[in-house]
Amino acid sequence: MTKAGNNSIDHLGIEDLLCFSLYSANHAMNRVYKPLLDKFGLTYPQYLALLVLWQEDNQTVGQMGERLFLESNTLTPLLKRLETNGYVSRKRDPEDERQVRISLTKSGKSLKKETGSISVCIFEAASMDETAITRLKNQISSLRDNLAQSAT
Amino acid sequence: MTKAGNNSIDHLGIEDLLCFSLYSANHAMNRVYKPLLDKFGLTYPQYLALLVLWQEDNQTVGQMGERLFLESNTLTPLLKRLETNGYVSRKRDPEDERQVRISLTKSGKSLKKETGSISVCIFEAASMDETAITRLKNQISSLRDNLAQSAT
DNA sequence: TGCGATTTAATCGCGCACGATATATTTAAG
DNA sequence: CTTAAATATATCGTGCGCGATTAAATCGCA
Repeated sequence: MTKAGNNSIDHLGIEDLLCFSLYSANHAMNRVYKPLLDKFGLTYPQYLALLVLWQEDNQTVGQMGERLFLESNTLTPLLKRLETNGYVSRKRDPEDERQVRISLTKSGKSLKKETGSISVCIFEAASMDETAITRLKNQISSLRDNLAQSAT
Repeated sequence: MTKAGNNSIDHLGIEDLLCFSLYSANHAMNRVYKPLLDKFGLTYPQYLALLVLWQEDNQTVGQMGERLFLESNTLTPLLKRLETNGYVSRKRDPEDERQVRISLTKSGKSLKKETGSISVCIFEAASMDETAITRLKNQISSLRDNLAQSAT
């Protein structure tokens, strides 16, 4: 029995669940990012999409979706908002008109440097040393891969 | 330099970010839960809310919010849906009419046993041994607490 | 060549998360 | 006792995330 003696194996409190730690930590992360991204008129998922484009420009919606684990029903509206805000352009690929290529505008590219300090803020907010962060990241990523595997 | 040699310290790929591991793992967890919860007409956040009530019945909206790290703007509509589905009742506390007490209905209570097998499915999907899960959960929870601390 | 199957995005509806705001109740100060 | 401040919940608008569906382009194969 744990602490108060009222948590048997099948009566786990929410604070004892891995899923809830993930859920709440992800929201906490979002709350740290929000004020930092507000300055640029970006949401957290929009920022992630830009990170993907800063790695490799001119990707298709599908390629971005693979990297972000998202599909067009989520990405299309998000990318349209980034387009409206002038950070990306969306063009049908002339080679294959089914695909839409997303490319960074000048303003989208310059955002990479302007947002550079954000990662430092997150690192400080995490209050963990770099090797611990890397280890934790790897464990969470492999948990994700296990979960995704099982959802096949 | 890492693998392809194009990831310097300030050009981290999205897969190298702790925040993205959290983001994507949380979504992966959601995707495992969804088919299991669909059987009961529950969403994942609704299930978390019920877990909190199964631990302690008859809580106020505020108390539930503290445990879930959510506020009334999120919880009120969610709890109304649980009420519509017959799992909880919502009543103003006669001692303090500002507060609303959420209590489990008979059907909400019986759901606890009916959903009991879900945690086993999640455990299997995670494909990690129990001590590793516990350690990971504790690390993620303390990361969450650090982040929440800094967002003060 | 023609035509069904596959692939790629887009669209729609619903529920969550949250900032901002509103409403109602209780508390506290004078 | 009255009224301002504090507290608790609810409401509203926006942007995700996703299941289900639709539309258009391409592919495969007879």
